[in-house]
Amino acid sequence: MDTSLICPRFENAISILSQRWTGLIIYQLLAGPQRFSQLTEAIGISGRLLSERLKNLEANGLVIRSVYPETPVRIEYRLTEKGIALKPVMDEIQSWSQTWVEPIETK
Amino acid sequence: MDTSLICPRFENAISILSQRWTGLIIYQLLAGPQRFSQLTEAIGISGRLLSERLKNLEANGLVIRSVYPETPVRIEYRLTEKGIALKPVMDEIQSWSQTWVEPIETK
DNA sequence: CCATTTAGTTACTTTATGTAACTAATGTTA
DNA sequence: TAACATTAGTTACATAAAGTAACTAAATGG
Repeated sequence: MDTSLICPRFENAISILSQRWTGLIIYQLLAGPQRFSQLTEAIGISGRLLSERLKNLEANGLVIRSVYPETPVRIEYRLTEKGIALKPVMDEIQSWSQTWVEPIETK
Repeated sequence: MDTSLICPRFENAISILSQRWTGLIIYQLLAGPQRFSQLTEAIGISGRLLSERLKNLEANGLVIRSVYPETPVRIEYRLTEKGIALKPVMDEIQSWSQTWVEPIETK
């Protein structure tokens, strides 16, 4: 159905942010540029999905991928201006979570 | 994997908000209490998923379900204080989307 | 007692995600 | 120079979530 009455820009924004993992990836990159393996470890995502999400974020202009031909190769992901502009969103989620949310349970 | 280095409360918050549709449902309910069919039409979600999401939001203390035995029955969903507290998050997403996002394409 | 209205549920298909093993590129070491 | 190490992925396959459409339940009106 596409009879939505909700603002199309907002809807588009939500469709990016409500994809699994993208919130955490952006949050993590707000701390500074990071390489693939760092992201994998920090947020606990598989290589397959991280790769897919980063490509998607790049395509959406939120993330830039840079290759440094060192040994071994270093590939760094960092936020664009558009990506950094999501900091207030993340800050508000952070703030809400401190007031209202219990820590996730680790069984 | 659960070796995440990210704040557990934040992670829990993201796990609620990054679920498909929940953002739109909360956004929509911020405009005021609404019945099932209104939500369906406003955000373009199927009954099956709306039902599932509303149960989940209720279980997470974000939404309250009230039954009014009129004819035909009216069932109203509204945000709790915890749910209303997400307004600043939605406002920031809204604001970001106005600056950085194109309207979603309707093919 | 048949029709209407709202609020769902059920059964089934399609898409997304999780998992683990594998590959590519590059340089280092025996 | 052949085997090894390291990073950054990709592939193939299993499982879980989401989409779709038809169906059910409860309550009243005709």
